[in-house]
Amino acid sequence: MPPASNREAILDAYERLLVEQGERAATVEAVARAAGVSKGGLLYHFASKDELADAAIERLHRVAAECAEEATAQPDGVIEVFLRDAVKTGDPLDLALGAVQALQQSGRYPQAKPALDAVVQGWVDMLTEGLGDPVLARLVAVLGDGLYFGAAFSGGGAGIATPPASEQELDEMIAAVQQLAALRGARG
Amino acid sequence: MPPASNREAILDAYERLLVEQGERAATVEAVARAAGVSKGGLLYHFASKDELADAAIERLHRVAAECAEEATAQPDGVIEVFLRDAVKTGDPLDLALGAVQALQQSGRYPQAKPALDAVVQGWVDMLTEGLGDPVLARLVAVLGDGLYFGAAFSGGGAGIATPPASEQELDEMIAAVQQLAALRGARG
DNA sequence: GTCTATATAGCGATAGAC
DNA sequence: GTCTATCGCTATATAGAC
Repeated sequence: MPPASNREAILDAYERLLVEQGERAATVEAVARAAGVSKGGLLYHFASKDELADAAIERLHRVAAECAEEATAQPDGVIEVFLRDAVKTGDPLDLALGAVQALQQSGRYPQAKPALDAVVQGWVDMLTEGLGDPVLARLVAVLGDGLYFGAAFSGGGAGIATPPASEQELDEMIAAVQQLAALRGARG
Repeated sequence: MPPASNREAILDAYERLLVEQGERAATVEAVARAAGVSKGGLLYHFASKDELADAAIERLHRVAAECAEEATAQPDGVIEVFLRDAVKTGDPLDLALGAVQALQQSGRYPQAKPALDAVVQGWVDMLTEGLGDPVLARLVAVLGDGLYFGAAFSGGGAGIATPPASEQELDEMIAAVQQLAALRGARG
């Protein structure tokens, strides 16, 4: 990496604040404090709050692309890879995704929705292609959403959704879906 | 209904603003304008913004209880009833749920999370009891979450999640899950 | 490149007229 | 029961010193 100085650290702090406390808490001053710089220091790197948001969206695109590359390279079936990734919390993709989602829900950043849609569309395409069964693909995609929101929201975080499945519960659920996949003669 | 005057109208407007534009947009002034009263008029009925939030949470509890009663009285299987309800948008429960969820994600209302948890716990209990298969019950619950967020977020609304299933896609998905239920010998 | 100080605007809440 | 006017606070953003 080139210098990058505090820029990346500020973005990290911004993402964390967005995910953990929502857009409203992610004030310029709060982000600066969390990143260990002053308000003025932050505003040198990001001239406005909107530029912070744009940078978070840009990072989401980058991280999602990296993860998609890794995922398709894996030996396990698509169902297992996708559902396990859905509950993975704390990794860069989860953070970037949660951050942009917080932006979206604040209603102040119209740029957020298209970005989220693009990321999700990539997953749906991957599943449809990998399974060869559109209905099953959608079922797995929706199940992944449910797991994601369950995992994302029940932590210190926000919202509704059933608690995140334990390791064992997740295993059982994956097994059940694979049971269904076998029954329907899908790949996967 | 007794007088109720503008109180209910204000609550309606508050819920709609929360769901459609997030907590940040639901300022006292904006809510008052949307309800067709002035700021002072609103603050007569709800002495503070927190009282507005409390009233929304109270309404959620009331509406959720009503819906639970209706749901258990229905002849169809739990799977079908639950998954179809998950995508129903615009009804009072959906609105109340989305509103409290917006409150929760803003991070300013600690009262929101327990309320949401209670509502969700009611659903999980209903499914576990109705199906007699804990793994399948969790799978259906998580699937419902996925559908709910898909439906709730892809409209004018907020967030991630795959687009809401069309009528036909939903039918196919329900059929697939019932296929799995039959395979596992669960009640329907 | 990072800081302090400050201008400006918006929001929540109060006071008091009607 | 509903309105207008206004105070106090907080947040964004700018200006300019170091």
